Amino acid sequence: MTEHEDAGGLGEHRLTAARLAKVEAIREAGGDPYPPSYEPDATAAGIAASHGDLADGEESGAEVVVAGRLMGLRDMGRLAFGVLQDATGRIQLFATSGVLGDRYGAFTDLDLGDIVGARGEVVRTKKGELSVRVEEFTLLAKALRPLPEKWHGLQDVEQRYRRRYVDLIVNEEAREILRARSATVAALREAFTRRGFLEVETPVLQPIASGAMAKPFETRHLALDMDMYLRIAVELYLKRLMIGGVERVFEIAKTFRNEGVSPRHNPEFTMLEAYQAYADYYDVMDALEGVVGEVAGSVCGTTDLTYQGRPMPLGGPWRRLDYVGAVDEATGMEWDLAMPLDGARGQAARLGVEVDDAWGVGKIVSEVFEEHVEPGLWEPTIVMDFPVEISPLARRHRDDPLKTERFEVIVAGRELANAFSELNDPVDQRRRFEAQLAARAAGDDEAHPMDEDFLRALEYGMPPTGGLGIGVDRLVMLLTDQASIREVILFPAMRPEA
RNA sequence: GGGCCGGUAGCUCAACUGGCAGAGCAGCGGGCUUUUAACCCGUCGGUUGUGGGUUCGAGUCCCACCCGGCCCA
Repeated sequence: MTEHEDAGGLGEHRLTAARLAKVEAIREAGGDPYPPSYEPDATAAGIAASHGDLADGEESGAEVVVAGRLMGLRDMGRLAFGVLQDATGRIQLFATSGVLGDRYGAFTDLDLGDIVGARGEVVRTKKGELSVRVEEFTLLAKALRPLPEKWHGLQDVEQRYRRRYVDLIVNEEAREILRARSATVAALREAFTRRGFLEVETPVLQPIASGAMAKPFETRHLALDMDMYLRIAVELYLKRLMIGGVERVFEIAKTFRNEGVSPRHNPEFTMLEAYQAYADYYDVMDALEGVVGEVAGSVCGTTDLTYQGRPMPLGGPWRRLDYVGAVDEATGMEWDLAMPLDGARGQAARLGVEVDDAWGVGKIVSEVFEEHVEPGLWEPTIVMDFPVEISPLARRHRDDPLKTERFEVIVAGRELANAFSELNDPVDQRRRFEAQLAARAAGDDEAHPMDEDFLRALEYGMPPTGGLGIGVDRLVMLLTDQASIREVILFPAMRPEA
């Protein structure tokens, strides 16, 4: 941050000034420091795979063209070794003055960080390093800024997030997380597609932020002259598609919630939601265990992971707990959604759980659950039959009207997935929305809003449906053994630099 | 929002109880035809996050603020 950042002031920094001078020198000599294209025909990993058996000092006879970023340069006087890094790995460039002649000086004049292309024969040096013996090389893009130190890389957490591109250049772990995330999303897509689900895209900009209970980001559509919200869920749009007869549908949805940041929360995150006609939450449990197992197998090669130093068996079937029963067990108290409100408040007070005046028994129990049950659940656990009060979109339980057929999967003390038998009774849905309006009037600004447009859709009839939401970022955290969501989001939310 | 920790050269880090702001890497110049964090000689490089204050003297102590990390709400 002490670096000169002002526009046009780049050249004032001694290190960038030296590189700018090289750019000028190249131009004056008739060269182009930023040529338009190049045609590599080999990669570092490809060369290692095809010529890994070369003996020390042996020449392959195979000529290749490689391109990448120069990450190391050891100049021995009349020969030099460069380290070229491409998307697949690293390969050594072996340059000699004997071969390069008067271009040798230009080679050793390259800077770390420059993008370089080179043509030459694949050889293994006497000291055993697989290399491209450079016969011809081209500067493909001059780097004006220096890279972080080659051994320690970029350690500063703030700078790794702000300049993720530098993190990716110098830290292998950053590249591995990126690849694992890509593989996770691909495996999820494959898992649902193979089960017959159609992938769709629904609105990010919504007139009502519905489908979850969270504070939305507000924005403004100028031409339509209306306020809009960034979506907090895709639930009600996917249900409209169920009403439309799609039967199996999913979306991988960037979602936005206007909340603080923490190691587990980013204001924008990725959720996968899926809906299946004629299924209930039992069917969803089975499917989810299968999907998570498939994804872990695809990304990590096993479902028996280690997370933050502790065993994390992701393979199903997972333990299943009753929601209220789990609260009973964790607190040593008797909880009942039909208990008097005063009784619930009294028990919460004895546990030191703060309770809002507007809360009913269900909300109080859920608060106790979050404080006393959730943090203690490490291995994947299905907690089922949530209170109606906190589940306005879930079908009422077939055996208990105070509960819903809803479950969450808790892993490592936090929610990984949330699912239910969907509420398809439009009259009950209207009552649930009305109860939410009452909660909002009582001061709960995360209560679900009334959504008349959705109610109209529901009144056309939605098949019995099992629905599911998976936190993709949190799944990637598990699969990559990361403690912070910011490590699995390429560009996490940050305040501007001072 | 509260608590704790951190911010020193491009990067990674030092700097005792307040007493000349340093090292390695990178850079620049020189040497070296098989290096692997190459090595050797020389050398450049600082708004110590920002702004105040205390003091003969502040990276260090005090106050406010900015940015980040962790914990809590």
